[in-house]
This record gives sequence, structure tokens and C-alpha cells, in this order.
Amino acid sequence: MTTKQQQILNAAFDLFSNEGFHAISTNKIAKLANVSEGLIFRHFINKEGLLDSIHKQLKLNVDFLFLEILNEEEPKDIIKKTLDIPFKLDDNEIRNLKLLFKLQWELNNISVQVFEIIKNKLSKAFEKLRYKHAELEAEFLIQHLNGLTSAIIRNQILNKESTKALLLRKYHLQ
Amino acid sequence: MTTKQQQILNAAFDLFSNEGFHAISTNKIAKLANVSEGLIFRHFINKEGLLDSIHKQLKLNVDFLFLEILNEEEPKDIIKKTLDIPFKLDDNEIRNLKLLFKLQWELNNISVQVFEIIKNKLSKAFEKLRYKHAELEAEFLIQHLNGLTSAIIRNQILNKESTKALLLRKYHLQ
Amino acid sequence: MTTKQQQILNAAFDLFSNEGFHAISTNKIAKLANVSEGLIFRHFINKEGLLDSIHKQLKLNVDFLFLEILNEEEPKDIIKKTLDIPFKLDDNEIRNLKLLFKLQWELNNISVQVFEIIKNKLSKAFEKLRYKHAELEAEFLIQHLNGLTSAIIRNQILNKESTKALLLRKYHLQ
Amino acid sequence: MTTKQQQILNAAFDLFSNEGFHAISTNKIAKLANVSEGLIFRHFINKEGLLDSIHKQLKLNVDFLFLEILNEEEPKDIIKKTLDIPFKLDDNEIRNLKLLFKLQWELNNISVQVFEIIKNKLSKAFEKLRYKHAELEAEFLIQHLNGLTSAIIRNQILNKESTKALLLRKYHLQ
DNA sequence: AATGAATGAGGGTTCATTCAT
DNA sequence: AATGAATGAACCCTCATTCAT
Repeated sequence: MTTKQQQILNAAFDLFSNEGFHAISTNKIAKLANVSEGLIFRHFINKEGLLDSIHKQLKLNVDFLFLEILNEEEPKDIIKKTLDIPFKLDDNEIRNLKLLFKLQWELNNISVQVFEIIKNKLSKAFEKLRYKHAELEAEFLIQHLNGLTSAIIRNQILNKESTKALLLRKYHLQ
Repeated sequence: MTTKQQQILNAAFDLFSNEGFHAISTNKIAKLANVSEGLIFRHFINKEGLLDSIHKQLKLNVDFLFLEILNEEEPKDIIKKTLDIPFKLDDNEIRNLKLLFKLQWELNNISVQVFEIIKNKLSKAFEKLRYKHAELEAEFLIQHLNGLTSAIIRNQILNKESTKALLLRKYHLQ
Repeated sequence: MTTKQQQILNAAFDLFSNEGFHAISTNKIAKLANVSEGLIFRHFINKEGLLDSIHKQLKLNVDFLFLEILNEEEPKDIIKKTLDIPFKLDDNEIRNLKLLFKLQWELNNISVQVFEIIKNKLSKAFEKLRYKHAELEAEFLIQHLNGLTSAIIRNQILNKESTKALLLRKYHLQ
Repeated sequence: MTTKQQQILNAAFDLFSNEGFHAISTNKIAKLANVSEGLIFRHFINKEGLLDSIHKQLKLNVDFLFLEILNEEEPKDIIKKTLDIPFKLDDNEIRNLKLLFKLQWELNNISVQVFEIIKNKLSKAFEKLRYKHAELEAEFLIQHLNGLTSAIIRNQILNKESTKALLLRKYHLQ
């Protein structure tokens, strides 16, 4: 991975993240990256190839976010750590999730499998905690986290701390 | 509003909803609408004007969805009716919401004010029901409905009935 | 067929004829035709579509050249008229044949069926004239006309009149 | 001439011969030659320089084809040997002529002088054989050989043996 | 000699938009 | 109101070529 390759990826990341894939031209990417337009195609074949590269990196980063949960076995801790994720996101992680959400809604072929895996993990955790409808509870929680993360990404949340506290209370984890 | 104007709006609606605003050309819209491309500009000035028309209609439709809640005064019913919305959506309403969500993520200048109003309504309702953190609860519920609606739009929900039942139980409304 | 469409066809014809298909850009065609580049694609879909249009017209013109022969039934006259063709070409017909030959050599999917038909006609004529190897003679004559026409197109011929006289003598038609 | 230089020449030869000069990019040549694109320019300055190298080699090969004729002094043998050429071409010689013809039609600055020299040789031969219009006969024969060779290159000939026999008969050489 | 990253001009094509009818 | 021809800027991408290594 050369420097210029990184410059291209960074520029594309930011532009896609702010304006979307179709709204951004390879010319704009090249200019922001301080690179000739042709270089994009030498390294990434075409605009979609550039997107794929970004998408792959994105998936790795997001998977990494959830890694700790997958290694956790204590039911309460699984849930606790899951709830915790939206609140401990640093700027870079928010940047990643913003692009992921954006692409997921703009393009039809972008998916996030990790949520499915987390759902299963949560489902088993709720089961162990003797929740009546474990799978449903897992799905429900994922839904909430999805909405919550959306709000965080868009900066539409009033008070992270109290929101988190409320969430913990609802799941009797405080 | 002439017939052709409606054809254009319908075509643009479907195409934007499936592929997004920037991914669709006025040429494609004209073809699907069975109309000359020039007519789009006679009626809507430019592509953005067409989007505005759709967006306006969209807002009206979505506002209408929540109308009943705004007229409701009984706290429990306010919450009940709010919870009920994602589950009683007909195909056309889902179509509307899908486009709204899509545009909201693709473009930066699309907003949905009605949620803010509902949030206030909910906030007061929770207050009357003596919830400790009424506003927070309202925000929290809105977040969940957002995630839930996303899932419904994308057909990512297992069982609407039991999901609704769970939601009602969580709010002691059953 | 609008005026501008004709301008495009004429410009492309001349440029292809002088420089070849791949050596000429749509930009150059548009400039010579005094037309916006986009118009080429509106009328002919793409560069190859433009070529197809020219090729179709070309075939018609060339077929027309040989029409008289196909309607002839007298063996000696069939041969006479065939021999005559390369020598009575006017500027426009030479222009047509030049492009046809050029395209045939540059591109692999350009063919000239009319020569096959003429060959059959000649074959029957030679048969009636009791030539021993009628088909071979026909093929032979076509070969010669091909080389002769090449020379005429490239202006590599010394004296048309005497060349024609020689040809007639060789076939005892004088 | 290094190995890689040869690889480049071979690749370019084949590609030009099949697709033409303008249809082939230096990138394609480098790939087929298993060589870096830059190397083409180190050895041949530019794409045209590569063409020149090929063209020079081509001329040598074609000249060699006719060498025997130039050394012949017996009129009948001159004609006989000239007639013979198109029929004794091996695969490699056909490959050479194919490219030569192709380039001659695609590009305007490619010429084949050897034909002019052969024409003179033939002209003198016909003179010695007391043909009335020696030069014309020479030109005529060259024309035929041109058409015949075209047909052979394109594989458009039915029966080489009988074609050759016919040709010999026409010139009373059998 | 040889590579492969890098460039900038130009390739064909699509875009939103205008205009005459 | 409606069409469809026409435009010119911008699109993604490929080109021949250069340069550092």
C-alpha cells in the first residue's frame, strides 16, 4: 500500500462519507487526494473497485468494534458490552459507522453481517438469563442500538450519559 | 396537477426510492414516465425541483401518519398509538418511509421534523404518567421506533406481532 | 434524417475514410460536423453505431453499383459490364469504395457480400460461354478486379483507357 | 537485440496484425509480451518507433521474398517465379504480408517499394517476350497478384493448385 | 536493462438543461 | 402542455509517456 494509495482511500472515504458514492466524482477524489485521476484506476481498477477497497476496510474496523463481545461468555457482560458500544465510540469509529450507514442506505449491495452474529450472541445470553423470548429480545435490542447509533452519528442525541444509564436500567444492569 | 405531471412524480418516486437521487438520471425518469425529458423541466424547473415536489408530498404523507397522535390527549393512548405506527403501515406508507429514510441518508438537507413534534408529545405523555426522565424516555422511544422502522422497511423483521407485543409489555400497555 | 445527422455522417465518412476508424475521435467528428459531441450519441448511440450507419449506407451504394450486372442475362454483357465497373467510377463511388476497402482491412467484422453474388453470376456466364473452368475463371476475374480497384482507389494506375482495353482483349470482348 | 526486445516485437506484430495499429495499446502489448510497459519506450522511444522497427523488419522479409526474381534474367522465368510467389507462401510469410497489407490500408505512410521494382523487372521481361504493351502487362500482372494475395491472406481462395494452373496457362507458361 | 508508480491529455459517453417547434 | 433536437460540462476511464528506483 503506497502513500498515494492511502491518500486516495482517505479522500474517497471522506467524500463518500459526506456526500455519498454517486454524488462524488473520481475527479474530486483525485483533487482532494492530490493525485492524478488516472492513478485511481491504476490502483483500484474502477470507481466501484475503490468503493470495494473502502468497504472491506470498513468491515474489518466494524468487526473489530464487536470483537470483545464475541469473546465474552458471561451473559450479563455480553449485554453490558453490547449496550456500551454506541457510547464509547471515538471520532474515528463514528466516522467509520457513518460511512457504513450511509452506503447501506444509498447502495443496495452493502450489508453488515456482524449484526447478525451479535444478534445470535445476544439471543443466547438472554436465554441464559431466562428471558422468555430470548431471540425476540435480541432482535429488539439490535433494533434499538441501530436507532441509537443513527442518532449518535447524526449528533441527534441530547445526553449520552443519561441515555446510557436509562438503557442499563431497562436491562437491570445497574 | 396534470396526468403527465403525476407520471413523472411516480416514476421519480420509484426510481429514487430504489436507486437513490444521484444514481438516477432525468432521462431514466422520463423514459419510465413515458414522457419527454424536457417536460420534467417545464414542470419542475430542474432535477432538484422535482425532488422538492416529491419531498413535499412525502412530508404531507408522513405527517398524516402521525396526525392521529397529535390529536390524542390521553397519555397512555399517545404512547400506544405511537408504538402502533410501525406495525400498521400499509405498502404505500412503507414506500413513503423507505424513500424518506433513503433520502435522509443520501442527501444532507433532508430532515423529518415530525419526529421532533412527536418527541415533545411523548415527552409530555411520559411526564403525565410520572416517568422520572420523561424527555429522555421520549427520545429513547423515538430511537427505538427509528431502528424498528428501518428494520421493517428493509424487511429484516421476523415477527411483527410478537415484536409489537414485546414493545407493549415494555411500556406496560398490555 | 435531420441536417445535423447528415453533417455527422458526412464528417465521420470523410475522417474514417482518410484516417481510419480507430484513429478518429468522436470529438474530431463533432468539430468537423459543426455539432456538439453529445449529439453523435443521441443519434447513433455510440461510435460503433455511427460506423454501422455509415456501413449500411455504404453497402447500399456498392450494391447499387452492381445492380445493372445482376439484371443482365447475356453472358458476354455480364462480363463486359463487370469489367467496366472499375473504369467508370465517379469520384463519389471511389470515395465509397475507398472507405469500404479501408474498413475491411482495419476492422474484422466488415464484409462485402455483393462480390460473392457477382462471382456466381460470372460463373454462370463463363459456363454459357463454354469456358472449361467457369467457377475458377469467375474467382480469377474477381481477384483481378479487386486488385485493379485497389490501384484505382490509391491512384496507382497509369492509364485507365489502355488498361481497360487490355482487359477486354484478354477476355476477347473487343 | 535482447530477448525482451524480441518479445515486445512479437507481441506487437501479432496484435497489430490482428487488430490494427490504433486499436492496440502499449499496455496490451506489454502484457502479451510479459514485459513492463516502460520497457517498450526504453527500447523503441515511442509507439511509432515500435511500429517503425516492425515495419523495417517487415520490408526486409518481403524484399527477401522477391530476391530470387531480381536475380533472374530469363524473361519466362521472371514471370514464372513472380506468379509462383503467392502460392508458395508459408505461414510466416503470410503473417508478414497480412500485417503489411493491413498497415498499408490503415496508415497512410506505409508503402511497399518492392512492387515497383518487380514491376520494372516484369516490364522488361514482357518486352523481351515481345508483348505489345509490356509496361501495361506488368502493371496488369501486379494488380492481379495484389488481388490474389489479398484473397490468400484472407483465406478466400478455393483451390490454390488450379488457380495457379490457370494463371500459368494465361501466360502460356505451362 | 527493467520495473512499476505516476502523470496529464484525451478517449467515448452520460448528464442536466435549453430551445425551437 | 409537450416534444425531441441540441448543447456543453462533466462523467468514468484509457492512453501514451515519464520518472524514480
